[in-house]
Amino acid sequence: MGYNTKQKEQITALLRSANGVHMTADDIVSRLSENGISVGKSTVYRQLEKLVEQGVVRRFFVEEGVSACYQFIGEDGGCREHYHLKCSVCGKLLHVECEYLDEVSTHILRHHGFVISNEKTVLYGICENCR
Amino acid sequence: MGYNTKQKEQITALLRSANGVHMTADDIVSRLSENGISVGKSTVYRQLEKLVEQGVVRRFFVEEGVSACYQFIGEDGGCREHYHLKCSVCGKLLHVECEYLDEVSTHILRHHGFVISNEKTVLYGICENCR
DNA sequence: TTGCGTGCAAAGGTTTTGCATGGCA
DNA sequence: TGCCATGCAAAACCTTTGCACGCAA
Repeated sequence: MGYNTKQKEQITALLRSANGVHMTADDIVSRLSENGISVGKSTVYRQLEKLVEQGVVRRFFVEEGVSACYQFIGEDGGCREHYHLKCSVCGKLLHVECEYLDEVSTHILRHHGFVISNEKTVLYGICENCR
Repeated sequence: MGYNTKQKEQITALLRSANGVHMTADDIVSRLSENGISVGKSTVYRQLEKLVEQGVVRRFFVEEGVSACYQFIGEDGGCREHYHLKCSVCGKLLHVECEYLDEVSTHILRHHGFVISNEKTVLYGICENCR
């Protein structure tokens, strides 16, 4: 799985600690820099690429700028099996483990012939706190 | 609502005629060029921006390349009220008018306190034909 | 020591912007 | 005629890549 470097640890730690909120590659560079940790931007992109591949981090296009947003989703990989709700206001990601919603995928398959990918799908809207 | 120019009409007409399939800004320039219509790329971007604002066209980030994809969704605004399924293979967008799925929004509000935005949400997966 | 990871700078793309010109109303 | 739209080129951005050097194992 590659070497363990200071940079890799710091990037992962930052994303993990921001659990529930996304940030851009630039954000990561500045946040680490504020804490006195200097990391090259290409290193950040390269680590993010790996983390996304491993399913630890998820990449979003949240519209705002043009830049991609990255968000920690967990190291266990369970996120392929449930739906995600993302609040357009605060940016938080809610993981929904819900039997009723599991049936939705079945319904869409049976009635609309379409196989949902929970890995790629995000339901956007506004969360309880932001209303 | 601005002037009616030849370019604006051509861009809208092309997107409308490709209903169900998305294209990039570059695609639009080449497709029009093939038909002997020359339109500057910045004009295409500027018109797309307006069309997206008006809700006539939808902007997707389909991951693959880096460039955004644009797709005609209709001039009536009815698309704010139903779910959309987008096939990751062929790129087609399915508009789903379905009572069962309408209930899903209600369920998510009642049980998870979250208001779904059909305007922003897209369910990704694989359609019947592509399986 | 081996070879992956890092950082810098440059390259590669996409999208936006400034400005003079053209065309709709 | 008054103004918005267009086109071109340049600028602004984001992301990727090449290469020499550093560091983990």
